[in-house]
Amino acid sequence: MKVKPTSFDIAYRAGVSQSTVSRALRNSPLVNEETRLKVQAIAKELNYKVDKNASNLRSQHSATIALLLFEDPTSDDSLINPFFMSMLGSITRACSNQGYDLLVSFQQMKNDWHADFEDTNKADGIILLGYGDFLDYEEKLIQLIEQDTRFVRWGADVKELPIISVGCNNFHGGYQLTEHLIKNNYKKFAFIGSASRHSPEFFDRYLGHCKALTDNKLNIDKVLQIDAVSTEESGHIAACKLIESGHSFDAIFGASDLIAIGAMRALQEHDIKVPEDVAIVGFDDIPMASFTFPTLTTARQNTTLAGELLVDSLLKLIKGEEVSTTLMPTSLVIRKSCGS
Amino acid sequence: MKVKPTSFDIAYRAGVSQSTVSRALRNSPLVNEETRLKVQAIAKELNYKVDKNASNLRSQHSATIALLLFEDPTSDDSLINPFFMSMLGSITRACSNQGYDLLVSFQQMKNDWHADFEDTNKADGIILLGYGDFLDYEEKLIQLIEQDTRFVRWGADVKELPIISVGCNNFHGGYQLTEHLIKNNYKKFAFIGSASRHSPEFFDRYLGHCKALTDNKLNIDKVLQIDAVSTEESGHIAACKLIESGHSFDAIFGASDLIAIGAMRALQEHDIKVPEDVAIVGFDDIPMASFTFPTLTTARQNTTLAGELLVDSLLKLIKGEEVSTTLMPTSLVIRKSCGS
DNA sequence: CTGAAAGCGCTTACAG
DNA sequence: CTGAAAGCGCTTACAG
Repeated sequence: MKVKPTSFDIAYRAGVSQSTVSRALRNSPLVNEETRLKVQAIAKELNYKVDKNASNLRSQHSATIALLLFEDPTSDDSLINPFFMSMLGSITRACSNQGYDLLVSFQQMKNDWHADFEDTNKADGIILLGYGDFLDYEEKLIQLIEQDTRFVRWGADVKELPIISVGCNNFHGGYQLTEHLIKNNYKKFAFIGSASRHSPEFFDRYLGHCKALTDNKLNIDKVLQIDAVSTEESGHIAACKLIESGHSFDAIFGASDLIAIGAMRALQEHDIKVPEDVAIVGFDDIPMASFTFPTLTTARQNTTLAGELLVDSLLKLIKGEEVSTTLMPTSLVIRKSCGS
Repeated sequence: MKVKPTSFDIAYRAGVSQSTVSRALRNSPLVNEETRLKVQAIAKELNYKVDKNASNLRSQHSATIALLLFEDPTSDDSLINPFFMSMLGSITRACSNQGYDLLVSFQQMKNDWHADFEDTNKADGIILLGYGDFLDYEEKLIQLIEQDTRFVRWGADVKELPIISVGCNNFHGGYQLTEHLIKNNYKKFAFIGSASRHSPEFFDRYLGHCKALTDNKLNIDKVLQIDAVSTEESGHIAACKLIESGHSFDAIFGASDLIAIGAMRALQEHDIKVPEDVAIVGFDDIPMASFTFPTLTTARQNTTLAGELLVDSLLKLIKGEEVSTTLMPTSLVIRKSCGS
């Protein structure tokens, strides 16, 4: 390893002071054009890079954002919900566009989070992303608020707490999908996914679903709502339970694509044809949804926009600007699993 | 925002010097048990956290690793190869297990990389992950070597350059898959994927594929090898070209799962039945491979192990220990797309 | 427009 | 085992 040059080395070669080097490299208007060019040329020649630890320490900000992705304790090591992977991609790009670096950390919902990125000055703020039981999650949110941590999160609005959220209009998405199924003449709907405060996003989708039913004078049958978390396995188990219960239904609303895909597998194992016997829809539009057989009708959440909004909101928060919770629209993606 | 306490605040309250606080918090054996406990209790009470910028600056290492994920210019914003997403997950976990933070950056292959994480002391070393044309990639690798950057990469061994790689035995994987197809009585093989130095991993798979053919006294038909990059779209285009060429074949080896999935779609669009008319296999075992219809036979690369090996190798490199390139085995995952 | 100087909050020889 | 002091490499008032 060669020894790295410092700003003093550049100053010496350029025949100016170290202060001037520092200014020149940050394109300060205080510095003479000619001087600036000379300094920058020498810096480039020596492959000099500003030491971030020193500059961060001095200026007291890190130009870094931390992303905490928390996972449900039920998930194994192998597979993170593809929807969150897609979010991760868009957040990474959004950060980079804003000149921020991104620290990524995966955490188990059940453990204590080591969310000390901001406390240790490694990051200027935190983005929270993940899934799992909301009631567990809520406790951690309260801790973060008490510590005055600057953060934004993906998810449904939490009205009781002063938290900036970015989320989708889950209610409307649930409404749209159900309406589409009703138009295609399906009448007896099952809903697979938790419909309670344990999972506010799923709950909103369920409420939208129910509203579409009542608006169309269809019954809401409580026995056809089965709890499930957002995994293929959980959807599969719930659908098996539903089928074996003997209650009749001609459509399944999976609260997420993963749940819908698991439910689809259960139907096929029981020789129930999709969509001829039973239609099925999901939510998220993960990449897999295009590859199932039949392909899955779903509500798309725009992850690119979501990533940008999360990063923008956090940066505003950091700068002390006014920010508010935002709700994004979902869009209906019609494929083959619902007979149209 | 409350003002963050410093080590001097802790020292004052504990009635010791600031040096002692610093030692106590890092569990230095130099410090008295009782003193240490007192200091740690006070630190906890004040929610004091060591400022990483200051400690990194002073000790000249950052306990941070940077992950550069470079993408092929052909890919759009929406979808990163799921295989690399899975690697990202396992690397994140492996870093965290070793007490390192992870900076993540996505970069376009065609652009200049801003791979200055190490130069700016933000990271102690870099992990390279990605796909794209190897000949473009190679140039960047040479730059990194010239700058004395410490890095390891995922991929096939580069014999000409002093680079630590972690990769799979692509040759053997290609051999296994082909052998399996041959046992199932398929005889005329197409291979979709680049088979040249532009893509060394695919090339190794192709060579393994060819070896299995010659070992079983089957012909290698050059017109049945069609170039493709690792996307569903590229696999689809190549398979259409293959089908429309009129050459006969009864099995397709997709150089990656994404390619195989695209090829499968092309076959189905042409009313060619999988696996009755044409068998198909992929490579990687991405999550989607379990959900295609029919499900895809493939060679699994163990991403959990890969992530651990990458992180371990890089940490050894950073510590100046001896490291060498490693080759992991692949395992055959037999599903429904190849008639068995 | 430029420079000398202070100081960000730690770690680590050095001396005791 | 503990403390006083130097210094990591910058940024930024302050003075000119």
